[in-house]
Amino acid sequence: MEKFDAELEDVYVFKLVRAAQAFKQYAYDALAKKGIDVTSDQWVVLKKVSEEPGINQRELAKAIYKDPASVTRILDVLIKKELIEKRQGKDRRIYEIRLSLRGEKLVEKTLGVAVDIRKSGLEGLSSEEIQIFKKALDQVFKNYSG
Amino acid sequence: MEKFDAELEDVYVFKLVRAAQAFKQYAYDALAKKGIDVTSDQWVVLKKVSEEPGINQRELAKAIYKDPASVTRILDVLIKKELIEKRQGKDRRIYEIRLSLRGEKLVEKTLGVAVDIRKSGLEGLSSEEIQIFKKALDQVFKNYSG
DNA sequence: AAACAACTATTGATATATCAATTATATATT
DNA sequence: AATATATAATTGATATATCAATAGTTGTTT
Repeated sequence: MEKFDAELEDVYVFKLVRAAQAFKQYAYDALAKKGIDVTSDQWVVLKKVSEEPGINQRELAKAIYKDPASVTRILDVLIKKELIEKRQGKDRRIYEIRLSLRGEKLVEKTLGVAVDIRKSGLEGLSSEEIQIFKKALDQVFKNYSG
Repeated sequence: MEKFDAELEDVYVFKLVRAAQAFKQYAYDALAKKGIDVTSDQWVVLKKVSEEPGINQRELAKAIYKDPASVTRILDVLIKKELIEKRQGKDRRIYEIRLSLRGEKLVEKTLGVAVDIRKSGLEGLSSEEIQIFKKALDQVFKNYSG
């Protein structure tokens, strides 16, 4: 028996989606302000590739929880920006993904900005609240991806 | 001076975006399973219009934190599905948005499912944690939309 | 009233997401 | 070896997001 409905504003999933969207926009603007022309989704790819140079697209997609089709298209953009390089491995179905020199420089430059962006988002929250926040995000993700 | 960087997996904004995405997918599938063919974004529009029949697109966009252009396109889809009706008001720049009969029935049918979907996402969290979670989502949103 | 300014909605361009279908290659089976 | 199956990546279709430009209306100002 369902007891209640709620106004949109009070619904946590609404808040969740809204916060995620606001973050993406804020991040894009903050990076642009530093002359860094990448979206947060492109950044996720760049960061993961810098953590695991030579990773292939399937693994990359899995690691960042994106569809392989999305990864293909994000890589297209990053290759056009000359931040990423694709090389065929022995298995010619597979591409090894690496940062270009330019990509490496950009990642270096961006790391600090990314830290600042994250910090800005948490202002006004205690470390206990932040702990619980992260835990809740993980739990919600788990509940919704099972 | 930035002290540290972190692996993607540990970054809360990554968790945030990932949870939001997982929710959208889960919601879509759960609704589809009940024979309800709307995305969570379409649902947000339908819900808001049911809360404020006759609302115009500008107000609607503001209320649900979407770009007016996005609202136009979501409405296009909902009109094609015959769930929404647009009527011109006296001011002929403005459209009054209303649910169709079919839209009203769908909203009725969907409300309960939506409650269940939200509940599923919170399993394993205490009400204190949920309170803090909501507060954190609001704070992050505020920090990122200022 | 005419010219200009302000406002609502739409459209086009680009980025991303999902799903289904396709291509190319590799592996397994007979 | 030839055929069938599996895997990696791409592509096309549709939905949504942002931004910029435009179209249609209304309001203002002279």
